Amino acid sequence: MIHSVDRAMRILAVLAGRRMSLGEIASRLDLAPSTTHGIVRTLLAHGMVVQERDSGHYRLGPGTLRLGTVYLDTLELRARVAGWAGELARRTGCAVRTGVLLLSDVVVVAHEPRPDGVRQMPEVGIVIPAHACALGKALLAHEPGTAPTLHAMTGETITDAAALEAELHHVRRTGIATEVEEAVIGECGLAAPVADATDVAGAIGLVVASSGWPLPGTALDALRDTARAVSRELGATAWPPAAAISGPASA
Amino acid sequence: MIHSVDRAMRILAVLAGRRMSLGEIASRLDLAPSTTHGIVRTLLAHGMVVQERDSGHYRLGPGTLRLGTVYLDTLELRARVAGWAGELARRTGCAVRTGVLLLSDVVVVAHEPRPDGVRQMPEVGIVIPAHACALGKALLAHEPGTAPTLHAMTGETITDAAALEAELHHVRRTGIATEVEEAVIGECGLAAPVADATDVAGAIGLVVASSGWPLPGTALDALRDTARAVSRELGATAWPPAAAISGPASA
DNA sequence: AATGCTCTTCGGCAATGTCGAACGGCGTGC
DNA sequence: GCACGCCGTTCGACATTGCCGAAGAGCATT
Repeated sequence: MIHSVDRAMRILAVLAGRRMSLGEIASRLDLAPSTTHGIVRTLLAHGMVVQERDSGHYRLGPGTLRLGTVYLDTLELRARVAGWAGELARRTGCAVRTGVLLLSDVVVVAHEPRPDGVRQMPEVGIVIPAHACALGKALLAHEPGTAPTLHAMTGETITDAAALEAELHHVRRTGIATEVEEAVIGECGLAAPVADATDVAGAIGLVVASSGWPLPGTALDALRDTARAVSRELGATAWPPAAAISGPASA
Repeated sequence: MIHSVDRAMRILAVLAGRRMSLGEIASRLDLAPSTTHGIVRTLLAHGMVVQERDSGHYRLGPGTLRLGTVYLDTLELRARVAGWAGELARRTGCAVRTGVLLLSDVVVVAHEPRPDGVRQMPEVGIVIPAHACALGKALLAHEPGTAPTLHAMTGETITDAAALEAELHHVRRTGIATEVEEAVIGECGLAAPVADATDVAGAIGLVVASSGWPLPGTALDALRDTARAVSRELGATAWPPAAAISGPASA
């Protein structure tokens, strides 16, 4: 692993938290200020960060937006889901989220709002700890995925590795993951993995307020059907996908 | 400038073009495959690129989406424009685009669709050569901005540096930039710079089909008013902003 | 069955990034 | 009004580190 590139990515990661002074970046990453300066200047030249003229502080730059947009626009999973999410939302009355795994988090790559017409925040691009949401569990169950410290987000968040593994085992058997106020109070969800020809491409899930939980069996069936349909479009031959590695493959 | 970080950014840039094999990335950047491999592996570890399991090819990864989303969500220009773009679109009947400069391109950071209700592609994140669009001219006129090879996109694209500079001079005097089928056939536009307390924060513009060109003076007035209003909200004291450097400051 | 193409690994050279200290500018508190 | 401390930035020397060329392994194709 190239040291300085790794550091550059870490710098972008901490800047994703908030704008910072050079010294703050350096101290947070245990680097010398001058070392940080060299890397930041390089990122600056590529538009990945910008510097505020008055304070001297650094922020993420428009270069990140360009890359992120290209990622979204070329993601086949997103394109395939687009043809199914609308009807799934209509049939279930829920918002439909599609996500992929990023290290130990889930990044939402598509979002179909609830069909009730109420104004909702677009959620594409938001990041949720994988162990605390249905999408994440559906993904972790079938992909290696690093699972480091299990941070608690609400009182319901699973923070015990063994308890999580038990849930993942259940997910592997049923193909469906659940979440009850584990990431956000008042929000519950259901998710299913989506496979492509060789891998787990992502996961698709339903989001519903706690008052609407548990969801009826018809919603679960609709979700499963959609996950299977999208997987087939992506070239998958089987669904649910086999666990990538290990996993007690017993019945 | 740190060499390997620079190379990493270049790799991301070429991957933004399309998915590629390792060797293709290497040859396009005149690097040894093993050198490229080391950098790509580091980017892989941070989720900035992903590798397709079957072909071995590399693509951009979800990490780019995370960064790009954070950039958008924390961009004050975007937040301020949101309060004005809707009315500007309503008053002019045009789509409203807001963009910032990225090296020699413009990145669209906000997009208010035409108010006619016709389904339109969301344009946030798209990239347009600065010399070929109104937004870009409004920005180049007031920011240093690198202006390398002036690629022709249509028959109308300005490819002569002197001609472009003459236009920029005009933009500096009037505060308004125009574009007539220079980036896309059938599309014209008008744009004005937006300033903040210390700098040029971006530009806001109207997009209209060639059949609707030229726009009436009322549209121009509405655009100018909006640019001035947003600039004031961002802390600017004067509008249009003074050219950052050089520029024949004659009357 | 062999060949071409991938991605990947390994080892040596020296180029290169890293660090510490010093500089200039700025706001702050005295 | 002055001095202090903090900020980003620059510079130079050391040695760490990334760079390259060649060899290895897997795979689809011929």
